[in-house]
Amino acid sequence: MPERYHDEIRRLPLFSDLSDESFISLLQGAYVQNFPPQITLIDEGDTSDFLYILVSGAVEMFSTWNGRETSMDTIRPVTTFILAATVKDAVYLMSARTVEKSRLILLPSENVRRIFETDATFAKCIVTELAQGYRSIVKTSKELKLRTSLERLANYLLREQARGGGGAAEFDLPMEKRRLASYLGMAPENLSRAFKALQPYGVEVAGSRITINDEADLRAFAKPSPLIDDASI
Amino acid sequence: MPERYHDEIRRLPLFSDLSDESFISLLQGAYVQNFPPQITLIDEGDTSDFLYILVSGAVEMFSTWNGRETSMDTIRPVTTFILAATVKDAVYLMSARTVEKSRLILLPSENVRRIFETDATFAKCIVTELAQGYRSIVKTSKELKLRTSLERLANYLLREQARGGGGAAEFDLPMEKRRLASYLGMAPENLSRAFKALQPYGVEVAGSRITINDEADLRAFAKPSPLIDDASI
DNA sequence: CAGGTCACTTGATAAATATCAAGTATTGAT
DNA sequence: ATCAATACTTGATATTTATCAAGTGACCTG
Repeated sequence: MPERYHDEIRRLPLFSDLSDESFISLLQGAYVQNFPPQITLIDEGDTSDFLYILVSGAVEMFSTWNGRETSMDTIRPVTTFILAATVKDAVYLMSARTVEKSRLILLPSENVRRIFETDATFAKCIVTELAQGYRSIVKTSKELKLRTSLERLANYLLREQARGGGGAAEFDLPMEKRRLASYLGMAPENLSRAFKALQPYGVEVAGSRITINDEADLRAFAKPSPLIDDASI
Repeated sequence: MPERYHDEIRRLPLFSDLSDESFISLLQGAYVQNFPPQITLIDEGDTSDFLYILVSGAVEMFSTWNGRETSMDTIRPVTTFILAATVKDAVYLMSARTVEKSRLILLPSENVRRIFETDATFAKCIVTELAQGYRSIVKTSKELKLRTSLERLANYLLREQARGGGGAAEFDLPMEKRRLASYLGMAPENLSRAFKALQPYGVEVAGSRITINDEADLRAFAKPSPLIDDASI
């Protein structure tokens, strides 16, 4: 693997505290690969051969059952994914595909498990990463069970606005609407109607451009809660 | 804390590999407490002061938002809960209450974090536990998004049947129906109707007693998948 | 820039699910 | 055992959400 990637992934919280020795050992046999959009990287049910690191582009995690499909998450760089399957040496529970041209690093799962066994620092970083991931999906589950689709959309928009920093009134949706609909657990048609239904609360939609004209009004409807909507806790 | 509990919790995968020294240190300041039913142990949003171990009884994890409540999980002995909040030193994302007379061990979160920092073995056990918990809730999320409430009930019944071992045709629901309804993400009235709707597939209900007359028939409807329904992967 | 593909929207309808308002069982306490 | 409280069930209705069927609009691609 070219050295120029070392720094970039070294900065990830998962690897930053690692000894140089462990880090080098972890990268043995790792390689960088570029993918066009819409390429399936992982099929759920397959055994975990690699830990993936997204360096650029975007990757969708999704799952299927009985002919239905749902979007579970969209990964943005620079992030590792499917860590839990890797450390457990278990099959993947989610599939993954690129949504745009993407560059990934593939770390042999074996390496991850070996360093995990021998390097206490790495084990600690993995704990932090897994605990974060666990809490993140707990919030998602709470949202699915406690909110209607309209409420989920309203809160999603507020989160996206906050993520842009500052709280600018305008921002672009980071994904296609049909994928957003699936992520929020609704049919694409209903996402269209849900956007309409948020107009009275000051939400304007023009293509992928969202304008929140009256944040206070939208918040009054959405009733965001840190225990569901705050990514940092 | 009385010594007689040591063996019992020592057997938990989370603690079994721990050195005696670490184990003793972990238990400093821990105490055993008995609770009657319907006592709130944890309010979501509170800071994580203890790691809980359920020794006997049953505990419901639940969450609320905007006046609504949903049951997230029911903990059975002997199990630890809210590990993620403890190791991250973060607020609890779920509330907890006893559903019957229960005995719990409360381990100061501080201890957990201290031993986690100093004992590599413990860190590794925490990784396993968290990875398991993460994968478990991923399955739950998939089920919520991919299945209708009737399908969720059918698969739940098959899982419960399998959990009893052997695959006996009869078993008792391990919780009240209203709580089961909330856990499965449906109104109690709809759970009643869903049971009725499963009659054609050989499901008989008498109080909390469930009889599955034709497992093959029910499976043909439920279409269970290991990637959602198998707790062991 | 023309044409085709595909995402998105809109309207109509159907299905799933929740709510409300009775009832009927079951449970627990005295 | 009796009574009250509470869980559960059932029916009627309302709401939410999905599906189907046209459209319209955006974005490639040649």
